[in-house]
Parts: sequence; structure tokens; C-alpha cells
Amino acid sequence: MTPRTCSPAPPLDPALDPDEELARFASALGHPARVRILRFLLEREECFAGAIVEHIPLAQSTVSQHLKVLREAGLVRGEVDGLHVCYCADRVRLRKIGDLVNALTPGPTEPAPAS
Amino acid sequence: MTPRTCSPAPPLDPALDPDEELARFASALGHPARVRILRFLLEREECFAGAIVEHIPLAQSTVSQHLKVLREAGLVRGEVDGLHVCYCADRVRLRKIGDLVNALTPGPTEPAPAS
DNA sequence: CAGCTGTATCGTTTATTGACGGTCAACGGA
DNA sequence: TCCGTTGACCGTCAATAAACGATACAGCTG
Repeated sequence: MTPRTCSPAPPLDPALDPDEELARFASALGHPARVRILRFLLEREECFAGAIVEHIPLAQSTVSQHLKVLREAGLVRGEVDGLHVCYCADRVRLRKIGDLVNALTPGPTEPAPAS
Repeated sequence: MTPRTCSPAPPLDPALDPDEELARFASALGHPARVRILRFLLEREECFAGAIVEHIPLAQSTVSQHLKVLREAGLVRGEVDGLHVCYCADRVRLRKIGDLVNALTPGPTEPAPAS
């Protein structure tokens, strides 16, 4: 069976200059609870919202808000599955953030932006 | 002459759990003006504060605030050089952020945390 | 259909952030 | 010594974010 992975590709705002884009992602990661949620989702490949709420010592509504922020940044996707909502971290998007950060400091591990 | 590189190694708060640490860094990167400042510093290897203020369409005091945030996150160092303050981006710290983000998504380019 | 359950959203409160002008300390030059 | 320049810091204001309880809503289940 498929391990309940979320839909493959949400759109991404194309009209952002790189600084704004990076700032947007970083901003979404800029709260410990959100990092924690993200890490939790990454550990478990997928899970429904209730599990997250149980894992995080915050009110359900607060967790939902954080999930919304993560969703809007595209770091997380959620899709309704009957009664539950199944959330997944978007690894591709996360990779992209790492790339954006690494691109700031061209160095030994990052050959060159090149053409 | 030395190219005005800043001092080598400021301390780093050791007692932070990884989530908080990442959130802290991300939070510092979470504003377009700060990303822009950082990029500007990275382009120029070093420069004094006035140049940054000229480059960013914000009041001097605002830029100074942003520099403070970047300084407190350890992304930037500034040292007084007579009348000026010489700012440098901390490439090592920036690398570390990239690593922290990439470590979230162990994948093809990131062999494994291993033992 | 009625009720329960899992989530999202609303409205409120408090805390934090962003931007600004003003000011102050440090320094260098006249 | 006096002045101009540089940049940090302070106080203020407005805007945004974080947290919560309450409520609304959608979809099962009886």
C-alpha cells in the first residue's frame, strides 16, 4: 500500500525575488514549535494532525495555526482523508531551502553557481 | 595588507536544543532586508556599516537594528576600526545553517547521520 | 437524522517586531 | 580643544505574531 504520501506538487509563488523567497522560508522555520512539528513529520513520513497536537505541548488551535504557516510556506502539505487530515513534510521544498542557504556561501562543497 | 577580515571566532550558545537553534538562525534570516544585507556583505567580503546603509533603502537606525539581529544570531560580525565599523558575514555560521536544514531531510546528497 | 470527532477558523489578549527620528559616545581632523 | 562624522542605542508607534478558548464545520457512525 502507499504509505499515505501527500499529493506531489503544490504551486510555488514564482514572482518572488530570491531574498524575499529565502526570507519567507526562513520565517516559516523561525519558530521552535514549527521546527519541531516539521521534524516530527519528517520522522514519521506522514501523520494526521491529532498526532502532532499530542506531540506538541500547545493547544490544538495553536498547532493548527503553526501548520497553516508551514502550509503557506509550502513546507508541509495536508490533505483531508475522511475524518482526519494527513500532513506530510515537503522534502523537496526543504531541500530547496538548504540550497538557497548554501548558495549564499559558494565554497568547497558548492562548486559554483555557474551558467 | 589584510583584506579587513573580521575576528575569527565568536562564541556560540551551546545550551540550545537543535530545534531552537535552527529556529533562531532561521528567524534571523526571516526578513528580506536582513537577507539582502547578508548577501551584500558576502559579495564584498567586508565593508563598513555606512556602505550597507547606502545600499539598503531604510533609515540608518533601522539598518543598525537589523545588523544587531544578525550579530546576535552570529551570522555577522562587526569590529570597530577607528571611525568605522567593519562588518563581515560569518560564512562558517551560514554553512552551519545550511547543514542544519539539510540534516532535516536525509537523502541522496546527505549519506546518513550514521552512528 | 442526531450526535460525535477531528480540524480549521474567529476573536481576543499579550508579546514581539519593524521602522523611524532623536540622541549620545567615540573617534579623527582642523 | 572644538567640530564633524560614524554608528549604536532609546523611546515611540503601528503592525504582526503567538497563544488560547470558543465556535463552526465536515464527515463518520449509530
